[in-house]
Amino acid sequence: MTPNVLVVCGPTATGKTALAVALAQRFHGEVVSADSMQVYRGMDIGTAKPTAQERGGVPHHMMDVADPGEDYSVARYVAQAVPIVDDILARGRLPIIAGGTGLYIDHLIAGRRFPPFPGQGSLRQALQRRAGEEGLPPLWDQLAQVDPETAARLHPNDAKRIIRALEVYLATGKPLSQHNRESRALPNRYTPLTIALSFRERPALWERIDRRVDQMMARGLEREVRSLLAAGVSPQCTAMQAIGYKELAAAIRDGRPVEQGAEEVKLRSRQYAKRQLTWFRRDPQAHWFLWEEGAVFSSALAFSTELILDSGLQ
RNA sequence: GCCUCUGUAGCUCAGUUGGUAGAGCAGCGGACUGAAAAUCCGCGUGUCGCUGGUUCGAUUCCGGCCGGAGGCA
Repeated sequence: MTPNVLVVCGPTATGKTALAVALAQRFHGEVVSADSMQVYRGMDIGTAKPTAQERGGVPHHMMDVADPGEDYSVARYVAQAVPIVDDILARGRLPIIAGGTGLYIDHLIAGRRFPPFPGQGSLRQALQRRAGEEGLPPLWDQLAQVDPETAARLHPNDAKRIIRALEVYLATGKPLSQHNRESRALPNRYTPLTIALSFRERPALWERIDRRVDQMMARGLEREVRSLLAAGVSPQCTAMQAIGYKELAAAIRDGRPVEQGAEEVKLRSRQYAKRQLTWFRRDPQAHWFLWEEGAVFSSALAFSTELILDSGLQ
């Protein structure tokens, strides 16, 4: 099947943005960000949002589409991104889905449906309160009654998913496992050609991450965090869980030097990159380009160009 | 120069009355269907500074050497 969208994924700080822009320029593409934190306005430095210059005249979508105080989610992302990707295709251009949030990419491509969401205010909060009062085991037991398949799949400590699974059942009367089965049977929405970027040696990735955090600090990440705090963005917000923001905000709150916060940002970024690798490695279709010592950008560009031409994508 | 303390995992340290060792953090691997930069699960990765001696057996006891910290000169 001939692909109709290009995906550029990989862990943080591996050059996804630069490659996506270069390919967009070459193949009449537009970039669709797949990044759970770049959706927020006012979070530019810490999410490494490309500057106007870095965008090289290429249209970028799915950035700055929510306020930091809002609760964003995969479902909202897909709902917003699908019309954009469809429109790019309708105009005869190439959608380049670029980002590090594997869940967002997968759902945008796969066309799966989400079970209904009863909303933040009601059922979920009641379940969370119950978990706080009674502990998790009773909730897991209840889930095992109504949806044994999901209960068996979830670890008894996995509060988030146990609560979500119960929520789905209580709101719809249908077990999450059944929703998922039906959802998985749906055809894919797009056919991707996937390029995944990383480094051959793990320490090279760490070094890259460290350098980038230093750069963010030099560009004024502290100022950005302070202005979010001043705007009243609560530490509980999803946006404030972004790496770079939560550590600096904590350092500021505790009166610790921001440099210490920056070191934590580096550590948390390395751990995040590892989880991203775990996610992307699962895709057997992905074409990996691994940076080696002394590698030049043009080699990644040549690798990608050849793939695109061979695949018939355009 | 002398005295005291000290050297165990990548780091900080525990421990073995002599039977080749274990915590936290770091690291590695995995999961993931409306929080996903979130959340959850699994895994010790080691010339116990070096070298002699005692011993069936030494990381542990003794001697010497080397490195570190402190004290007296």
